[in-house]
Amino acid sequence: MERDISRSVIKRLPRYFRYLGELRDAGVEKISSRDLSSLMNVTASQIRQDLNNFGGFGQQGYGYNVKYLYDEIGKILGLDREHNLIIIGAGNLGSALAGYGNFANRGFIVKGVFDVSPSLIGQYIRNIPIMPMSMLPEFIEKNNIDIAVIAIPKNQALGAAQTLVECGIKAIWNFSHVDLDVPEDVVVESVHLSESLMSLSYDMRVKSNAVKLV
Amino acid sequence: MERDISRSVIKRLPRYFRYLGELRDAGVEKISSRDLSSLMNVTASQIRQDLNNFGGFGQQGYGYNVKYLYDEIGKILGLDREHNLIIIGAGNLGSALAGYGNFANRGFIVKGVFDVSPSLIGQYIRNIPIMPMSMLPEFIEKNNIDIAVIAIPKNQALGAAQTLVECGIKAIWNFSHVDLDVPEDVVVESVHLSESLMSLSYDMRVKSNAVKLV
DNA sequence: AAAGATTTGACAAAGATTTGACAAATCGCC
DNA sequence: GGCGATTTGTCAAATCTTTGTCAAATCTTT
Repeated sequence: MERDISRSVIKRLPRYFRYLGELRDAGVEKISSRDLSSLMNVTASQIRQDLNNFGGFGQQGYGYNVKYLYDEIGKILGLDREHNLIIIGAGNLGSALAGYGNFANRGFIVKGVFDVSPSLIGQYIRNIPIMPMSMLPEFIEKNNIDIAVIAIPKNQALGAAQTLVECGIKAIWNFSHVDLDVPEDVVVESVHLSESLMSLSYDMRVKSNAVKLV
Repeated sequence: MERDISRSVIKRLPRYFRYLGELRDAGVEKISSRDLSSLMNVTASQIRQDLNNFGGFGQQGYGYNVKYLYDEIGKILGLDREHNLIIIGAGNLGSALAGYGNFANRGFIVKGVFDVSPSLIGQYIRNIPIMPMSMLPEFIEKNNIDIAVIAIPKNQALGAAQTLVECGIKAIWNFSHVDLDVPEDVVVESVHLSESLMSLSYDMRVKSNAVKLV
């Protein structure tokens, strides 16, 4: 299908998707790149250029049909099907992600949580069972698991990733503070919370210095 | 201080910081841009260029002193001082962030959690009290709060951000699914988890299509 | 103390991304 | 049904980012 689409474009798609969803829910039928651009604070040119990477979704003189464009971007993002997830780690973050209902709205369904701690095994988070790591291979197989979420400390994360790959997992959502090294056919998306917080800290420092200089 | 440093550079700093911290902990004294580049999978040129935005930290023929560079990047990131945080929202995510010990290691200290739900108010998460929103202004003032974390649903997030700004908060770490609109002197760093998951979903789709084509 | 090896910082070239401009298509009013 | 207004898709220019190269500085070995 599409080739050579830059990372910057892909990272912008979910945001278009979000705005279009809101417009759709508000009953808006069509929107021009110009109006969308002023809503989203980007250039109209960028919107048109981004969308044209995937085909011409608009109509001259009319603009874009909101519902249609929303659905098309959904398809591009692979949201036209369900994804079954498991979460590795029933700590603070793992439990929060397991209990977070909103993912299900988008078709991301948490099927199970795994942990090494004997005291947690057997418990449930919102009907989702916490299981021992030994059950991982069988559970992945039987439940058609697509995505594994890594929510464990970094010293265990590399080993867990290795195990997951051996179980045939092709997509990992990584919350641990390491860069995972996986085979070519496995995709990893990392959320490095502390790095995000550090960049906020950077901005604070720069801004407060700037103020002092005035 | 520094001027016109590109966002891409700043977003890479925390990763340098992480690798340098690990090297330091492993007792490594010096490192060349070449060795660091092969460790991190980036070009040596990029490392040198990035660092030189902030000054010359290295020495020809020697490389970079790990401990020194680590400390300097820490200062650039504003990690040479403590930050006091509050968390708005004691739901799944808010509780997880409040209970997550690792932030404290880097000097980010959670002082309080706020929620609207009467049943949560008065409870504690790891010694951190959950308080009603009405206490927000006073608490921020008395506890020298720098950073507010928004971990509430999007329909409440805009209002909360407004309140926080009125209380004098200058930095917001936003986990809600909206783009906050704040005054110029307030910095916002957003973590859009669902957008991250969507980009993973995109990658999965593209990769599995690619496989089919082979 | 000299010679060769190493490695930075700086610069320029190459590459990527974003923006602006405009012809061609369509819309919707008259 | 024609005509001006609108708006896309595309191309080229402008801007930004990354990479490759090299002189100059320092290190290390002999």
